Amino acid sequence: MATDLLEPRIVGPGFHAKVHAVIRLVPQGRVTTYGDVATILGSPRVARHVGWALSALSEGTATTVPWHRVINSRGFIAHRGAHWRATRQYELLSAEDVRFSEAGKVDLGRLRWSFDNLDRLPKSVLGPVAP
DNA sequence: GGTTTGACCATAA
DNA sequence: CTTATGGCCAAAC
Repeated sequence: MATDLLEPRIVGPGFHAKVHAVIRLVPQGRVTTYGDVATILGSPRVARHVGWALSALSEGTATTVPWHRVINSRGFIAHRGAHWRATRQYELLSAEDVRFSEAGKVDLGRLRWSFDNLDRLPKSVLGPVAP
């Protein structure tokens, strides 16, 4: 109804592709968070959708999206059950010289990507919410 | 068509 | 510090 017109939705068909496009902007050796990606796409509240989008990555698309550079806002590798994935992620990040503390935490203050290359995004990705 | 399945974040107490 | 809760589902089967 009209509510959709007043406040355009951020999540919708093709959301996965947008998430992938944003994550491709993160360079080697840097990391981002689910919340940051969600914020760029329009709202920090859709962080969970970002996680869902990543979980839907196949082995094929995983080679074109640096999914391992996405960690949670506390600086830890997210793992809800799937420990094998977290292990793989740790290995990939370590290979990029991303260091972890004794507790397994990344220094977000130092390595969090600022997304100053957003201009490389296809315009359609940011959609109607883009400034 | 329904059902299932999932990598989170901010806030409050 | 911990725990609980609400928050825009989309995609695959």
